[in-house]
Order: sequence, then C-alpha cells, then structure tokens
Amino acid sequence: MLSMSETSLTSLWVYPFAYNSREKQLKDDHFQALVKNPFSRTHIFSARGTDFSSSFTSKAGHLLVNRSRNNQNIDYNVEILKFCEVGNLQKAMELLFQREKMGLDVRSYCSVLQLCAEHKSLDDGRKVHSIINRNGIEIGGVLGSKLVFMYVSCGDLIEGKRVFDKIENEKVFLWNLLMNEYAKIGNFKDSVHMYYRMLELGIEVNSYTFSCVLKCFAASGNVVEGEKVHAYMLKLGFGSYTTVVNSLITFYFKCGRIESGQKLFDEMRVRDVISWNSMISGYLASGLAERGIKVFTEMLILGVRVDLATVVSVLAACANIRNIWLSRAIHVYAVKAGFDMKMSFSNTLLDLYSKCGDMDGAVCVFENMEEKNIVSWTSMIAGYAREGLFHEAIELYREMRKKGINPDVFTVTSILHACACSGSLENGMEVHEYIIEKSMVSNLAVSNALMDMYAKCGNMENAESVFSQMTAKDIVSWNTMIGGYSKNCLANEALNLFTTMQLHARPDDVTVTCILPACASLAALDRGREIHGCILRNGLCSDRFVLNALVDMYVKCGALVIAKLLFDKIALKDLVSWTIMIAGYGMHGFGNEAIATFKEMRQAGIEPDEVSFISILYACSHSGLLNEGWKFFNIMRNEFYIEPNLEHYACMVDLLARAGRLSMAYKFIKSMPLEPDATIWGALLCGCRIYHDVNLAEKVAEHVFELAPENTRYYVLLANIYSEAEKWEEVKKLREKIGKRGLKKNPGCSWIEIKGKVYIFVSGDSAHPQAKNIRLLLRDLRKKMKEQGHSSKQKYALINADEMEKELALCGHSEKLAMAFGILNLPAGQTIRVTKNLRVCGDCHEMAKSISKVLERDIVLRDSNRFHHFKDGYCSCRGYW
DNA sequence: CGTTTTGCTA
Repeated sequence: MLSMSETSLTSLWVYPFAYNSREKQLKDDHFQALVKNPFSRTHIFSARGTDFSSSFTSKAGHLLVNRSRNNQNIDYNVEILKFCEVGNLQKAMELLFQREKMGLDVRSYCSVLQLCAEHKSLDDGRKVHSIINRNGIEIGGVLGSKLVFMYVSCGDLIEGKRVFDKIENEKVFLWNLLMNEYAKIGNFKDSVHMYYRMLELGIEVNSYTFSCVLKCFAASGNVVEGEKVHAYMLKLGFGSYTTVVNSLITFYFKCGRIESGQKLFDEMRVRDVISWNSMISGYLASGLAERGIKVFTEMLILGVRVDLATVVSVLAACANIRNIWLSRAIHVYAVKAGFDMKMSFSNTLLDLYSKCGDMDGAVCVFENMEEKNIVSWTSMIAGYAREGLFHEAIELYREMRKKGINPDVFTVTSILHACACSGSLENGMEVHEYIIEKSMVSNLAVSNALMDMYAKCGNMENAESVFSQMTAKDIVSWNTMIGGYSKNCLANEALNLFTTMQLHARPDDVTVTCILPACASLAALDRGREIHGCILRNGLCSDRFVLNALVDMYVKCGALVIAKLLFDKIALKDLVSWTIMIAGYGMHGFGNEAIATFKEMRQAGIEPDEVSFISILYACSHSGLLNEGWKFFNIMRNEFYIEPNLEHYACMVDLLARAGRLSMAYKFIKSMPLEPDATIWGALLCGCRIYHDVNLAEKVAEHVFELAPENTRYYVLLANIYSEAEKWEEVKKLREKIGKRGLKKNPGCSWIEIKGKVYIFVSGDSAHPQAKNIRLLLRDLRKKMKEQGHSSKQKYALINADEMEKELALCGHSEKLAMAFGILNLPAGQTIRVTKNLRVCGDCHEMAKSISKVLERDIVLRDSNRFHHFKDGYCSCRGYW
C-alpha cells in the first residue's frame, strides 16, 4: 500500500489530472502494471521511495544492456514482468511460451516462478521448468533458488529437493525452507539430516534453523541432541532471540524436562505472548494443568497481552481439572475480548462441558456453532465415548463422514476407543479400512488404538497383524499387545511377547500390571518372581496398581505367605488391595482369615462393594462357613443396599450345597428374584455329587442342560454321580446322549513349572520322555497307599470306558502325572506346585494327601475352583471342594 | 530484493 504522500506525488507525476479517474485506472490491469513498471518513474517512487538514483541506474542499466543486444526482447521481458506484478499468471505463462525462443531474461523466469509459487500452481511451475530446460538455460543461483521455492510452495517437496541437490547452495534460506517442509510432513529425520549437513558444509545457520531443528528433536523426544543444539545456539549468540528460546521451551516441555523449560522462561529478558503461551500449553500437555493456570495468572498480574491461543489453552487446562468456577470467569473474559466467536474457543468450551459430564451443554455449543471443524466433531465423539455413550459416538462419526468431513488422527483414535469399549468389531474394521486408505497406519497413536480395538473385541489375530506391521513401536504398543493377550486368556503369548519386549523397550508400570495376570492365570510362580525382580529393578513398586497385581499374582500362584507380606507393606491399601487379599484367603481355604481381613478393611474405613462381597461369600463357602456366609449376604443387602447379582446367588447356592443343605439350596434358587443361570444350578449339582443325591441331581441336571446344552462339564458331573451310585445303565445312556450331540469332553490338563519352564500334561499322556519313570513312581506310590489302607477309588471314572482303561493302565490323570514329574525333577524339600484346568479328581486328591505324608513333600495344587495345600496327609480344603 | 520460525482446542 502506498502512503498518502507517495500516492499523491506518484499520481501527480505521471498523470497530473488523474485524481478523478484513479478508480477506473485500477481496474485496468495493463495500466496498473505500467504504473509499477520499473521503467516508469512512478515505480521508483512507489516501491523504493528513498533511493531514486541507485535503483534507477542499476535496474535500468541492466535492461539497457539487453536492449542494445536485442531490441525486441526487452519488451517481452517487460511485458512478462508486468503481468507478474499484477498477478496475472495465465497471461505471463502465455507470453513465456510465445517468446521462449527469444532468449528471455532470467529475471522473467524468476518472476513467473514466484507467481507460480504464490498461486500454488504446480502445473505452471513444471511448465516453466521444462521451458528452462528446453532452452538450455543454466539452473543456478537465483533461478535455482526460485525453482526450489516454487516446487516446495506447490507441495512437491521431492522435486524441490532434487533441484536443490543439483545447485550450489550456501544460502541458509533454502536450507531452512526445506527443513521446515520436512518437519511439517513429520519427516523429522530428513529435516535433522539437513541440519547436520549444514554444519558439515559450514553454512551459517540462523534462528529459523534452530527453531526448526528444535521442533524436530521435540517431536522425536531426543533430549541429548536437542541439548547439543541448545549449547551450539548459545555459542553462536542466539541465546537472546525470543523465537529461538520459545522453541527451546517447547522442546524441553515435550521431552518432559519441565524444570529446564521453566528456567529458560524465568531467565528470558524479552518475552512475547508466544513465550507465555508455550509455557501454558507445555504445562497442559504435561498433565500439569494447575501450573499452566498459574502462569496465566502471572500474565494477568503483569498485564501481559493475552491472545486467543492463551485463552484456549487456559480453558483447556480448566477442563482437564474440571474447574468450572475458573472456566466461567475465563468465558466472561473471552466474551469481553471478543474471542468467543472464534471456532477454537467454541471447541474448547464444548470440550469443557463434555469433560465436566455435561453432554447436553456440549451438544448445545456444538449445534450453535456457525462453523465446525474436525476438532469440534472429534471433541463430541470423544465426549460421548468418555460418557460411555458409544452408540452415540459411532452415530456422530457416521454423520460426520456423511457430511464429507475427513476424520484425522484424533478422530480415528477416539472412534476406535468407542468401538473397543462397545465391542463393535464391525465398526472398528470399517474405521481400519479408512485408516489404510488414508495411510494413517504409520501413526503410532492410530496403530495403538487399532490394536486395542481388536484386542478388546477379542480378535487377537488382527491385533497381531497390526502390531507386526508397525515399523516403530512405543511402550503403549507393547503394553496393548501384552494386555490384549493377557485379557484374552492367551497367557503364554503374553509371556513370550513380554520376553521379546525386554530386548527392545524398558517395561513400565502398565507393562507389569498387564503381564502379572498372565503369570497368575498360569500359576507361573517362577516367571512371576522374575517380574517381581523386574519391578524392583525398574523402581515400579510405588505404583498401587503394580502392587495390587503383584499380590494377586502371588495369591494365584499359591504363594499366600509372600502375598500377605507384600500386602502388609502396601502403605495405601485401596478397595482392590483388600478384595484381592480376602479372595486370596478364601481360595486357599482360610475362611476365618478372610473374615478377619474383611473386618480390618472396614475398620480402615474402606467401604466394600459388590466385588468384595463376592470374595467374602466365596471365602465362606470354600471353608464351609455357612452361618457367616448368610451374615455377609444380609449385611450386603441391609447395610450397604447392594442388590445381589447372579454371582452372589451362585455363592450362596454353593455355600448351602457344600454344607449339605441341598433342599434349602433348591428352595433358595426357586425364590430368587433373578432368573437362575447354569452356574447356579451347576453349583447345586456339585452339591448333589458330594452328598450322593441322585434324585435331586437328575432334577437339577434338567435345568442345567437346558441352560448350557454345550457345556460338557455338567454331563461329566452327572455321569460321575451315576457311576458313584453304580448306576452303569444311566452312565451308558448319558454317554450316548453326548455322542449324539457330538460333544467332546474338555480334556483335563495339568502343568508344572520347573526352573521357569512350564511342562504340560494331558490325561493319559505317554509321549513324555520321562513317561516310564513317572509310571514306575506312580505304581510304587499306589502300592504304598494300599499298604496304608487307602483303597483305589475306581468310582472316579469317566464316561468313556476305553478312556478309563487307558488312564488306569497309565496311572492316569494329568495332575498325577504332573505331581510325579515334580517329584522326579524338583530338589527334595521343595514344594510341588501343580495347576489343573478342571477340578481335581477325587482319586488324585487322595494320592496327593498320601504323597505329602509318605514322601514328606508339600504339594500345592490349584484347580479351576480353589487351592489345595497338602501337608502331612491332610489337605487345606478339609473336604470343601 | 524477499520468500521461511516459535504458541493455540480433541
């Protein structure tokens, strides 16, 4: 824009009477170009008002040389420049094509390239490039720079870099330009590479270079290299450049070096609004919203100018700590400052409402927004997902796509979370397709969310496929996969991946809380101990989730004493800690200790929930504490107003049935306000077996078979009841029934861990290298049992007679094999710990008792129901199994 | 000649 004096002077000089016709003149492109043309005296005044003579002589002089050589040409160059000046790319291109053979001035090409860059017209730019090549014009110096600039501006970074590499370049500008472009597309590696190359070539770097390279190291979290840049920057005297220090502050915050960022900020002599905003958003992103707000307050006290970005960050900080009061104040402030009409402000407000659980408020903001962007939609979707309204989240995502809005990385991760939590595999797979289409898989957060979605939907194959295709994995990726395997009952896969992980990354608190349940489910005590060591080495033992998982692992691996020692050491025991310990005592048969722990918990001021009541009720039933169980059932309902669910009822039926109150249990089921399921009838069926009540068993079995026709466990149970009553005819009938249905018995299997390795045995296993020794040992033991008056209980037979014979011939059941293997391979005196996938068989139970006495070996056997500690011929279950 | 940077909500 011309200043007032210049305008008047200009106009007067060229057209003394032109004042009135000025508007008309401006409409005329051609004329306007003339006014600005380097040859007109006007140009000298308008563009370079100060130095009349030098500008005139240099420019005109240059062109005058051309004029003398080729009179025609001068006009073409001038004309092209004219069109460039007014921004008429089309005309300039036409002229360029027409006159390319005339040996046009390099400047003309430069001007057109500049215009192509401004218009972001890659097509035209390429055409200019080919004209240049066609006419054998040497690409270098200014022309080279312009070509690179054009390509980069038009988004063709690859071609830009190609031209750049061909030309001599010590100009820092182009280096910075390319570096920034690489950084913009997330290619930090190449950006940083250029920085190192600059240093090698001795190119003088400037503040732009430092800002860019710091951004790269911030993104990749490379503290070491970033600090080197920091030192070099100070050496070159950029320590007082506000933009560079701003970048440095952001870098330190992104690397988690908060104190360094704060220190830099404190020592800054000149701070601008960006310095302040960087601090606020730095704290916000580090999860320290309060400190961000504190920076904002300081800003207000010092009277620093606040801008939209400040308000947006502070409001987001308020949202994160759910500070409604401060949010309102800032809202009012924003309205006064006129920020409230901005989209980014509305987006933050919307997110604030949704984070505070006010989805109606969020919807209100959302619907009243004149313009919405991807952030608005994503915030809404994430809000619905956070509130557990997964269906709404998915619906809104659909609506958004219908509107033609392209989900970005944030949207995709939010919707995947909604799909994961609602188990909507189909929707999740649709999102996966979109992700592939937009090649978003390279994004870590997206891949992690995808894996989580597949894992939560139970599809570990697809999760594994995403995982294996990831080029870079972070701790979240590993944790998601390990946790996925763990939760999908693939404990061995979880453990194997954990081993692999340790070669690549350092486990964190989440990793160990994911892997410990896998050890627990396998009862892999040695692996669990290893992980305990890993926890100690990595300083993770102050995390309450880790401690709870650790206690749970020791409980489920049968090491109750260690579990209790650790439990006592937990300084802040939460409801979960207490529940784990109560359940632990329960499954090990220490009902009274469980009750004592429950009381302690209440004394500690922790209120039990429905889960802790399940634990205590099971503890009572495992120890046959009928009256205490009833008491807790009543306390739960009358004192804590917790409505019993199916699981609570199952506990009670179990309790009654084990205590021999079979008809009472039957009446109890009949009086339930909930529809009983197979587990509940199954518990009673179990009781029928213990107390040999064939008549009731048949009645109960009808219910069970109706509710769970596919579960072989119950057919086996009934068959056992028949065979124990020597009703062989009925056993046969049942066997035929099962055969007709094509059902297969869930094979019993047991395993034992020796020196960290798990050995698995299935019923009648003879393939094992030590099978012969095991057989001999068992035969020997059987003999000793008989001498002591134990009779072999042929009653513990199974449905299939052939199988039974085979098992007897080989001395049988998987738990016997595993126990024998333990005796043969573990040093004397060491407890034998065996785990079985089904309930322990009665004969094996007897044999274990005998082994514990005859061989003086302690045995801890975990079956699908509880623990059995065998010692001196007794079992901790005292018959309650 | 000038062209490029730093912060901003999910």
